[in-house]
Amino acid sequence: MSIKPARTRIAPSPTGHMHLGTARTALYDYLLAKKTGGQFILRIEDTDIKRTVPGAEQEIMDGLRWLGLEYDEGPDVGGAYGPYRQTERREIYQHHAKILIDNKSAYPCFCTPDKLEKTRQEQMKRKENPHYDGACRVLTPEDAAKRIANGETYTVRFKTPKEGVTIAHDHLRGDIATENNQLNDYVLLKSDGLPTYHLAAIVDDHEMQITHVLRGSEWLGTFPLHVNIVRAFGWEEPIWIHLSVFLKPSGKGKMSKRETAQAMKDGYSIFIKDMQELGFTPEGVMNWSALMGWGVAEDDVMTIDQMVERFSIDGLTPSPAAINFQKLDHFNATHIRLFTTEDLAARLKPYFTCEGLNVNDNVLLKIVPLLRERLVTLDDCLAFGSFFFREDVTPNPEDLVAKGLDAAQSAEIARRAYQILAAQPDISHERCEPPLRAYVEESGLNVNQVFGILRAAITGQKVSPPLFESMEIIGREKCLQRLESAIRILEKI
RNA sequence: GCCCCCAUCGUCUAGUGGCCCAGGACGAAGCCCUCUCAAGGCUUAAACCGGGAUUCGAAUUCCCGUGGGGGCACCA
Repeated sequence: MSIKPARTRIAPSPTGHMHLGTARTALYDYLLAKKTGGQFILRIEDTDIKRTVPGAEQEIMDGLRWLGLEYDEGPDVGGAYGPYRQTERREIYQHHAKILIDNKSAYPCFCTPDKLEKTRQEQMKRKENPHYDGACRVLTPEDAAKRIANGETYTVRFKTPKEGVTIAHDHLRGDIATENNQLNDYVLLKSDGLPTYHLAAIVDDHEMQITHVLRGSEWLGTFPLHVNIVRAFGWEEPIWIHLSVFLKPSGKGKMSKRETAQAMKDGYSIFIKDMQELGFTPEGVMNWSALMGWGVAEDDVMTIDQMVERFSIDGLTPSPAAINFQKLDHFNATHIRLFTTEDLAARLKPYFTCEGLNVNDNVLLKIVPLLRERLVTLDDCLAFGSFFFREDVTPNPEDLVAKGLDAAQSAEIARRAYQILAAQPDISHERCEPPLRAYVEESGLNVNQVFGILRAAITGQKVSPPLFESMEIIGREKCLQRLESAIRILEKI
């Protein structure tokens, strides 16, 4: 069976931090494009100059690349359908606005924002739905032309049919019927000459030959308008897919400032840049967000390539999904365990070096297998494994005292352990573990007491990777040194 | 207020009229393994929003409620 290659696009506005919703939509766009052998495109929707924030566009591009969603066409990579930044496409929109005016689907409007606001207030007072009153809709083309020639500023509005019903088809939701009297004469072209989303997106999707429009369900309200615009141009419609929104963890409402701050406090975020810094992996983030809105029966741990393999727009779900950060942890940890040793080592190294630690690559390669199944986020490697790269450690004195024993008894155990270890020809775990276990046996102590002292002494931590494997990597000299200083600490208690 | 969308375990979901006394995953609980912490293995609890209708038969189709979400800008 041959599938038609799909052209999809992610079209974010550079108005803030790139968030999870954008990432998920981009993922589905990417999956569809790759699945069908088509193209995935980045288009920057920067027509609201006032809200554009510097750096946001770069963050989007960085974010997509970090996630592994390389786009085939975009502002910084070019393509046959550019430019890919809407502010660079002004003339295209003006030209198309003119086409709609000429074919009577749109008209110039000279109403001022003040006047608009006033009529809105009055309508609300009368408990009517706020809507444009149509004052300029009835202007003759000649009048309008004259006023334009006089230099009056104007917008261009879409001439929505007064009666009848607009039926728009969404691939997930079926036909959506809306009474035209519910629809406004929306502004297409603003008085600054730039288009609104409504015009820009429709024109660009057509010009860029987008076959599938995936976007958030917040666009459902103006969906009929968009369909009407496409039809006014006489163009073929793309397949429309309105994705569900993400809800806050409680499931009651969207993520607000409050929840975002709370998430950050718990070590989570809905911003891609933050997630990267918090030690989440692209694999984990993508797998996690893919499954909020895409139903997969079983074997839900997937790489992006595996997702491409299995993806279908028919599997997308229309219902809203509550964000569950625990599940992000799970996917992140699971993917970390799937990485090769070399790969994980390379990803972990920056965390150690950022701490100012001197990373020996051989040591790193050896500790990765010990760390791997203990990491939920990449930065967890610091808590578990930084002692491998330190000259010495400073154990908490109370951690050196074994449960049920006092300092003197613990010191005695440490001294015995020292003798046993010092007597070994090497410090391999095969060599060291048996005699120490024998000592535990004969002393009547339990392993937790003896190994606990050693763990604290040698790793400086209460919790660590397996003790004997760790000692082997640290090396005989350092281990004995650390044990010795632990003994001194114990003797001072 | 008006319009639109959605509705299966706490959460993400499978399910497209009989295979479902509803399957998987996260989380939870218990057990096993165990030098700490994990990982792993096994087990358990946990859902078809309510009411009508269609049908021999409904989680699955249709209506009506209810609940939740989104939208009603010269923002996207």
